[in-house]
Amino acid sequence: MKPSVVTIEPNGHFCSDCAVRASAVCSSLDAAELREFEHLGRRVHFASGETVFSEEDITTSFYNVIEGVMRLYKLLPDGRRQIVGFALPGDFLGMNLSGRHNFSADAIGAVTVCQFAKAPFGRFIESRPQLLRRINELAIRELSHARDHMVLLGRRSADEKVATFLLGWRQRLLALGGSLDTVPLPMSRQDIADYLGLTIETVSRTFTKLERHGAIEILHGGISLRDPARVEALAAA
Amino acid sequence: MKPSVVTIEPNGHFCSDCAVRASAVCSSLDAAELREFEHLGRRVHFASGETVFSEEDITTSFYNVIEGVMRLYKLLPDGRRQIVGFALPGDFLGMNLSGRHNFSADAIGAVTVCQFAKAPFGRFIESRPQLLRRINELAIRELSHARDHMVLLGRRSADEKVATFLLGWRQRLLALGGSLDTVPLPMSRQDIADYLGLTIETVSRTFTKLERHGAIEILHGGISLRDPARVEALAAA
DNA sequence: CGCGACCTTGACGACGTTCAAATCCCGTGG
DNA sequence: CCACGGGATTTGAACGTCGTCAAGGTCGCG
Repeated sequence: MKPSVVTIEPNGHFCSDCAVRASAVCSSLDAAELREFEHLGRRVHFASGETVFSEEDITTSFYNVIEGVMRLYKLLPDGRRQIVGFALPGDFLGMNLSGRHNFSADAIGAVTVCQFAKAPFGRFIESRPQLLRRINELAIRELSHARDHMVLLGRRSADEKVATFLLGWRQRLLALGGSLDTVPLPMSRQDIADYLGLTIETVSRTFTKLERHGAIEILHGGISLRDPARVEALAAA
Repeated sequence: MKPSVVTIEPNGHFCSDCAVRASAVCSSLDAAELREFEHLGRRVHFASGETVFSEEDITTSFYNVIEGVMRLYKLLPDGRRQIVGFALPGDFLGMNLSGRHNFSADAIGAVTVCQFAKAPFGRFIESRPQLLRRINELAIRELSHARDHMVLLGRRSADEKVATFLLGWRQRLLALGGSLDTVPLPMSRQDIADYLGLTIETVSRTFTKLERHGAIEILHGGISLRDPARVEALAAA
């Protein structure tokens, strides 16, 4: 939200060193392709709270998250917000059919992305069906998550929502090499509420309730899973 | 739900005559490819209420909806249901990464699909990047709808949900060549409720309220939009 | 005609929201 | 080192929307 202080590294970075090399779209490219691909993207840094792109903006770039966490959200005209997902390293953002982004994205904490101009990226894909296949895989994975989240939003109670969120978030961090039972929550309570279709008060109360029951411990910027089994029972998978 | 009475047309159908030729995945194929493609799919009919595939089933086929309406849904262990979408002619179903379907699909009224065995379809795609691109387009379109629906489920009131649903459903039918202000609703009230994250009673009450206010007229198997502007205002786009 | 599925309507209550205030936490500056 | 200030979070109390439970109505079909 503060005035944009975007840093662009002119070059001096290499895909082969990239932290998300194995999990991102680029995992579909071989060494030779990667060298060519390297020239298409530039690393860009965003400070906490900065907006990377907004809903309805014309799409000029695609983004590969390298580091940090982003919130992806849509706003109703009256200001109500729904967070449609959190992006983590390896996630690929910006695909759409309309030529405009269909959600907004901003940085939660410091974020590094690999930014690709739309046209050259599109041209590069033309001749690399395996890259297209990889992008398609990521889209299908997102779609599956989106459907799971619809179930959560439409059919689960507040307790279930929060418990399911904590387990799912932990699972994603584990897949990226996180720790076992201390779960960092870089997003605010308001973000969590807007993700789960609740109010900030309900989220706060539910956290407190879970803590009172010995299921979790509330820490600064996260929680500790004291009784994973109990949380799983609440999530009622 | 009744014992399966699936009819398979052995052959005698041609893609070139297909009603969804222009809008479905196959729109990406030229005449020569289409003749080859023709041998991969077979038309299958399902009666009202029959299940085409179930969540967690191993994926053996993909499906192209030719005619009719299907509900796509997920169930929680205790029986709560969330409908994640309604499929109409031109929709392509069955893509997933896990090798298992991640939702169930059944026919609402009589349905005709074009069914493709997974393996040969996969092989056919290998050498047709434009078909892959088309599939990717459909996935991205679905993703965009899914995000819109998350906003509806998480952040809209019952009135807004119902009004938004009516307008969106009408829009989809219009795109398929439907009529202007009489909107057929082949799905039950329960289906609508499970799609909107409401109960059947709330849906029914909201319909009645809209009718009392002169916004719609409730018909058998559908509604008539008496005052589209009023409904749009309620939807609070 | 009568059964059953689907839909509507009403009364009531619960879960989550709203509104309000207190508390915590951390960075800043005296 | 500690006081201050502002944002985020927690807590409390009252309220309202929507869910629950129950009854009644409508329609199609055997």
